Order: sequence, then structure tokens, then C-alpha cells
Amino acid sequence: MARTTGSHSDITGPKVREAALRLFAKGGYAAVSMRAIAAEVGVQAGALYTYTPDKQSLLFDLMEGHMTDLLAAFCDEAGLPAQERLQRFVAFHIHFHHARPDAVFIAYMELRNLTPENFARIEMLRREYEDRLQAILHDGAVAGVFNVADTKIATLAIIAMLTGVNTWFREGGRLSLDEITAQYWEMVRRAVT
Amino acid sequence: MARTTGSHSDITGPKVREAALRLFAKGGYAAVSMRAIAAEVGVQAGALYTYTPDKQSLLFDLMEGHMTDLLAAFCDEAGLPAQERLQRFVAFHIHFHHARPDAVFIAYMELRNLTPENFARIEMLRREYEDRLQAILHDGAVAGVFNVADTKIATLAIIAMLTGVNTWFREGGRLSLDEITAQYWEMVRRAVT
DNA sequence: GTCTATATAGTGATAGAC
DNA sequence: GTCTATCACTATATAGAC
Repeated sequence: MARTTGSHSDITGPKVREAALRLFAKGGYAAVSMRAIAAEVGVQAGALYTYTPDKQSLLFDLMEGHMTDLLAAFCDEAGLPAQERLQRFVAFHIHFHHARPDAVFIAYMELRNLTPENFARIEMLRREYEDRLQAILHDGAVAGVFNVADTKIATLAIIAMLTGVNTWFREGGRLSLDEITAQYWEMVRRAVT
Repeated sequence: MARTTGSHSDITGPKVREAALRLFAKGGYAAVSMRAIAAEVGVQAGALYTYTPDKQSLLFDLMEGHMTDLLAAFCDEAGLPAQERLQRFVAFHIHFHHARPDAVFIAYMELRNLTPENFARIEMLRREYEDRLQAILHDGAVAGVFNVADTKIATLAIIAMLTGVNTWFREGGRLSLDEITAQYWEMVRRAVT
């Protein structure tokens, strides 16, 4: 895969983002140098600045892209019974996060490396996602299907619990992801019923 | 609090650890320089090396100290009913973690900045703590008080859920920590019963 | 025990050649 | 679009004076 000087803008841009995602997740934003990212892509450090104005923007774009993907991928259907909506949320959250561990890891670990402005924008998106789950719990409580003391707290508790799967689940272990999902759904269902 | 050259070993050692804890939690291990820690303590950078052989040891000692404190502070009593043991675990975990947010944050966020050897030692301690909860769930399941499909998964789910409180709870908010604890206990109780 | 000074290496970002 | 070269800083860690 040796390459020499030339024009490769179409592929280099995405490659920069992929390399940064992988390296930030592995070593942490602060510990990864622009030179390391460039080496992973196969260019010199100076060339990266064709694709990003600076290192901070690289981090923010990765996190914003992840949150945007998350919001776009989850389609709640307010017409369905609350319990079914909640079950769909649980399965969606586990599978979506499992499919992109690096982006998830960065989204949770690198918040403090964002500038205050960028942090506020990411937090808005995260809040939007939480609100989707809270709406499900609220509707279920109003309908008398769920029994939760506080929908906001239940929302945060459920999301923390589900996201935790990413920290330990590895393919090929004792249980499949679908079996894990079934057990988490059972625990969530009981917790709110 | 201006200070000059002199002998202060009795107080400087702990101050170095406290400064490192605070700064690592705020900015991340990789982003915090030895000079920044020294400035926080009120000495020059070179003086830190009287108290730690290197930056890595400083991080490891903080994390090991936290995990040791955690294991020493939680006293399970196998003679009690499983449900009471679980309730005590939930309350203990929430309150212990709330009392030392910086140490908790570091223990979860800086694992990847440990050398492989140090990482393995911290993971052993973490595993030990998880085993305490798993034992409670196991005993309760055997006694027919709990109903959990898999005690290991329930253990990880409960710990992730409880630790999540630290990411959002702030004193003086809508609910007190004891009210939060009561709600989490209710959710945990239902999830395993 | 702490200081100053320094060795050695790496950092993000830019300028200008090609 | 990428390269080389470089600027201005900062990093960890050590040596030797006090």
C-alpha cells in the first residue's frame, strides 16, 4: 500500500476521520498526536490540515457525527404500546452501540476535551436522545402501563445500564448479543412495571 | 500561602496526591503535566520526583488507593437476608461513589493510561468488588428470593446503573441523594425479583 | 527537601516548494 | 493535495547546588 505524492482528496478525508476515531478511542485525544494520525493515514502531518482546521475540530466532528447518526437511527413510533416502544429502545440502544464501540467510547470519554462551545452542542444532542426515552416512560406512566417514581431518573438509570454492555461484551463469549439483550430487556421491563 | 525552600515532606507528599487527583479528574492524565501538578502544590516540577518515581506511578497509586478504600469500606454480612444485603449494597455504592467523584472518575476514565501490569492489578480489584455483588445475587437466587437469569450480567447491569448517578447528580437539585437512592433501590429490587 | 538548569524529545500548526 | 522544513512551545525526567 505504499503511496507517493499526489491527489487523493476523495479518500484521504474519510481516512483521516477513521484513523482519528481509532486512535482517539485507543489512546485518548490528548495522548494522540497529529503526527500519529498522519502516520496511520499514510501522509505527513501537514497534509491533515487540508481536511481539518485543527485537532479540536477533528474530535468535535467525530462526536457530532456519532450523535447525529444515533438520533437519525432511532425511530420511535408513538402509536405503539409503551411497552413495545420501550422494548424497541432497549434493543436499538444495545445493538447500535455495539456496532460502533470506538465512537461510543469517544463520545463518553472525551467530553472534557471539547471547548465549552462544542461541549454544549454535544450535550444538546445527548439530551435530545434522553428525551426520546423519557417520552416513552412518560407515555407509559400516563397510560398506567408503567410505574416509575421519576421518569428522568429512570431514563438516566436505564441508559447507563444499557451503555455499560459495551464495556464488557465481546463477540464469541458465553452469551450472544441477542441473549444479552433479552436479559436486559427483562430487567428494564421489571424495573418500570 | 507563599512558601520558600525548606523541608516539608510530611505535608508535601499527600498534597502531591491530592493535586494530581484533582487535576487528572479535571483534565485527564495525558493532558496534565508534572509542571501543572507542581504549580498546584506550590513547588517546582523537579521536587515531585521525591514523592513519586514517575507520572505513571502517581496515577496507579491513586487508582489502587481508591479501589482498596472501596473494598475496605463495603462490609457484606452473609448472615442477613439477601434482599437486605442487596439494599445495603445499593446504598453503599451510591454514597461511597458520591463522596469521592474525582477518584471514581479517574478509576473509570484512565484505565487505558495504565501500563499493562498496572492495568491487570486494578482489574483484579475491580473484579473483587463485582464478585461481592454477584455473591449477594447468587445467594438470593439460591434462596428463591431473587429471580435472575444470569447473576454475572445482573451484577454488571446494576453496577453500571448505580455508578451512572455520579455523572449527573449534583447536591441541591430537585431530589436529595437519599431520595435518589430510594428510587434506584426500588428499580434494582424489581429488576431482580 | 527543594531549587535551578538542562538533556532529550515531542507538540500543534504554518509556509512555501512541487 | 502533499511534501519538507521549521517555528515556538511544552513534555518527562535528571543533575547538582544549597
